[in-house]
Amino acid sequence: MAGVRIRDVAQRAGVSVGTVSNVLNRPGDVSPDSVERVNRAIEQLGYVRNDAARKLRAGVSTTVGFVVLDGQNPFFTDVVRGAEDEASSHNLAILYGNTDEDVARERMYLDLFEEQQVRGVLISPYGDIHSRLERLRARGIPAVLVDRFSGDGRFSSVSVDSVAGGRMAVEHLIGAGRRRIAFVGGPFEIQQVRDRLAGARVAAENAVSPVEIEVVATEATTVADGVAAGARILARPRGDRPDALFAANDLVALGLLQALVVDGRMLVPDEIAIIGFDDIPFAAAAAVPLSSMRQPSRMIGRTALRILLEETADPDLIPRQTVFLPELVVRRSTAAPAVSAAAPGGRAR
Amino acid sequence: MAGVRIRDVAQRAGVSVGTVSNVLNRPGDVSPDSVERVNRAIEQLGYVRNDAARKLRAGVSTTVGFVVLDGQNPFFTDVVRGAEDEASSHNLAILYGNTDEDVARERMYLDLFEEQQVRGVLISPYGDIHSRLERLRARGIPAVLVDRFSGDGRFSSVSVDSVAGGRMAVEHLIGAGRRRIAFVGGPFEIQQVRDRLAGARVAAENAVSPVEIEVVATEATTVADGVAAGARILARPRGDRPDALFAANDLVALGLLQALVVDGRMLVPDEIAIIGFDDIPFAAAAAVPLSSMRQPSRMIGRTALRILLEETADPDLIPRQTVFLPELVVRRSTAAPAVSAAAPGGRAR
DNA sequence: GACACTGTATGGAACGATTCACTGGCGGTC
DNA sequence: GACCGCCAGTGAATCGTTCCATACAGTGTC
Repeated sequence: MAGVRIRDVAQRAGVSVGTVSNVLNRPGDVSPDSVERVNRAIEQLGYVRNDAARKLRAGVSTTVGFVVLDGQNPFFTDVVRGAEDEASSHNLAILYGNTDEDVARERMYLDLFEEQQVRGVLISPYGDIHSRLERLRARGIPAVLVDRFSGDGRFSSVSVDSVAGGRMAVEHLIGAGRRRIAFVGGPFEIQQVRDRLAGARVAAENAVSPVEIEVVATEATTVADGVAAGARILARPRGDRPDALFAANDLVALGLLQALVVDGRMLVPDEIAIIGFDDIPFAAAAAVPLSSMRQPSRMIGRTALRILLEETADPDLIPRQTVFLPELVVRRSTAAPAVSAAAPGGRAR
Repeated sequence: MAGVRIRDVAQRAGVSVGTVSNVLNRPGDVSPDSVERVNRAIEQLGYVRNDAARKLRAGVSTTVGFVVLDGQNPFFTDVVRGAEDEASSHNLAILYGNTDEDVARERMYLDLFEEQQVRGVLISPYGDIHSRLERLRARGIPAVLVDRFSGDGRFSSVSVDSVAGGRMAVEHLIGAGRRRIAFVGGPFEIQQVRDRLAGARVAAENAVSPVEIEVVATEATTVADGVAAGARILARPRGDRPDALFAANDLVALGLLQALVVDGRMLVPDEIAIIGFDDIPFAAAAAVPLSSMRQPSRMIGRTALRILLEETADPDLIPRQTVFLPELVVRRSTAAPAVSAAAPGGRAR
């Protein structure tokens, strides 16, 4: 069907198969004259390397697997973009899998990637996959956790300090005069969700005046979950509502924003402040521009891939945890209640 | 390093290598007894197929390439999600590439996918890649164009009727009393952009009262482009501004929305209406909920992959064009100017 | 009992690139 | 002039699977 093989190139260039392979892989070891002839033959015949044969014999793979928790979340598409940038500069392709917080899908993709013998795996984990990853590592496929701190240090990871982020977010809310704060998010199996809540609690405990932290649990962290949670909050008698919401991520925050409208009147920020997490591009464009904790998403992807490649180069490298700090971005959704409306609001710090 | 091969499984199960292969690929042809023994051996040894060897010998690949124009756009992430769903039900993995409207990247990914000998390629094309795709086809790798009608019928395609969509959008604007309409988008090398504008013109020509269509060109179709275009429109004297904007997609529309605020007062929808295209999840959550033309994005991905698989099964299939119709979703951003503010607005038709 | 046929299982040749031990040629050195 | 070392290039073995031709046992038929 296809059919230009290295043998055809060799014949055309008047050299041996081995020489063509050398031109492809170690051009320095071949005389300039031969390189030239071989390259011309490749050009003329339209030869393309067969990666399967290459992988089989040489054992090196040109793909990296990336298993993503929520492919719809702009935060993750940004992370993937960063990884992709780094990958393409090394001539690697990305095998992509979106688990959508489904343990079975997660396992399926890891199986698939193992069959493919990818060079390594980047993963924002959902279920408990440590043993699965250990097995991959035993077979020479390293893994780097993305957007998740590896508590036991068994794997390298690239993440953002969610505890610090949660603390900063709630400190900001407190600074803006809020006292009854609800954390909206879930499920609590996800570490970031737990961490952001933990950070929020730290901020509340450190506050000079008493601050209340309530938890409004959601099933997942999508816009729809936010809308539902918002409706539940709205259903309560007015005096019983929190005066600020800290959403586990921007999707939930945007959902909350949508829900918090009574008789055509937007409760945010006057009655209720909202702050999200991730600072996705849409946060700034929301009904009420959304305050958020910005994560260096592209950088996370780039860094993760870079570490992965280092580990493929030297499998005995000690796993290391890379942690970025999030950055508070203040917009109108957390304006102090007294202040009228307007005030466009830029970035803080 | 790794090292459990089919041979080891065979030995352990007390059968030949060929039989193990048969269990793996045609279990029906093997006695239940052997199947059982082989499966147990596979389990015990933790054997995983080597896809490289498989691909080399059998020539069949378990990956499909997907080249996406704009991986950040939620519309495309939805399309990818649809393709992924369909792929995973066939035990295929997706090799993912985001071109970001860069011809060089597009070419790079096609090269990479050819080396990988993917089963087929899904692509939302940017540059002129017909000859490149023809070559892939000649090598047994079919391609299906996604979100792009194949005008000359050389390839199968799955797309949405953008001309009809453009027409419907502008008819809606006209119906809402708008007369001076600006189309905001670009670049015009992208077919959808051209088509949506063409549809807009058709609607204007068919209108009973005279309707003006102006073009505000943008470099690309991101939120930032929308913001910039909005600023330019705002810079004009008030009487010289259009009374409605039809954005090439929702990202641009959201950008416009952000820009169209004067002294803290939102001009949309009273002075200027906005309608977008794609109905991404964030359109509903925007500052002013955005009217848009909904595309069945997931379905597009699913369908494209399905067609691709049909073509791999029978390469002589005649290319076919699948076209979906977009659906008008009316929200507040296109409310009639007379009507005060509020009115949440549901879906139309 | 010869023969055909069916259902299983086998063993080895292929797939195409890489790699490595080796050859041949050439120049330099003693 | 014998020898060594070096460089460029060669060609066969190899990676792990699939698949095909073949073997063999068992059953049914005449």
